Amino acid sequence: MTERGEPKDDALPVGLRYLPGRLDAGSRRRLLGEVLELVEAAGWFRPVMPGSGRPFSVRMCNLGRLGWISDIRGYRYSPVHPGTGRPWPPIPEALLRLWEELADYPHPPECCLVNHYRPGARLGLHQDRDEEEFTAPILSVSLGCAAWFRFGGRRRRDPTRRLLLESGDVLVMGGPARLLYHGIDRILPGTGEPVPGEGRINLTLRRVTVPERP
DNA sequence: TAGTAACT
DNA sequence: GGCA
Repeated sequence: MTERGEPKDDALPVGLRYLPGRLDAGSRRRLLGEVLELVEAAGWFRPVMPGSGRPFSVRMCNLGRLGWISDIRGYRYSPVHPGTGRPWPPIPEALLRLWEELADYPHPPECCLVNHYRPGARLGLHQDRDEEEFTAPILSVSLGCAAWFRFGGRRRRDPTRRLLLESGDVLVMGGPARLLYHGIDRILPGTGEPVPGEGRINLTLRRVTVPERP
């Protein structure tokens, strides 16, 4: 799929690895089923903007020891679900294996942020900068509807481009690409595997803390 | 400024 | 009306 002025084969920024079709249909279906079962049991939450309290259009949940949350007080990582106070479910083995294969980082991820985009949902341009460890990459898995992923540089004013992320695509942001501004413009309803409740599921694996020296 | 809205 |  090529779009005028934005051919997919343009050179990507160093450290940004785009792996289209990394997950086959069976892997996509199993992973989606496993993640949704865990998340439905734990419950979705709706983050709000710090200060203003304006809600996000994206619903979220987390898997792993730490989960990313946003409320009126700010962005942070929490070991428990903000709605229930319970620990997050574990990260599925298939995702831990994917991290081992692709992250080029000698410690496991601590967080899998699960984002659910229904038609009309989007996520503005931002940096992932609430972690303590920046030498580990961000690894993102797309499932369900395709979406336009927008990315720029390390400064907000840097020019941006967009990439179509489809179900089964994996994106790794590491090294100099770890702090790139990025976001989701919109999803394309009706594409990809059906997701219960419609839309797109994105899984983001992150290392949050700096590992202790052995 | 991980938000929305108005405008062209 | 959708989209950039």
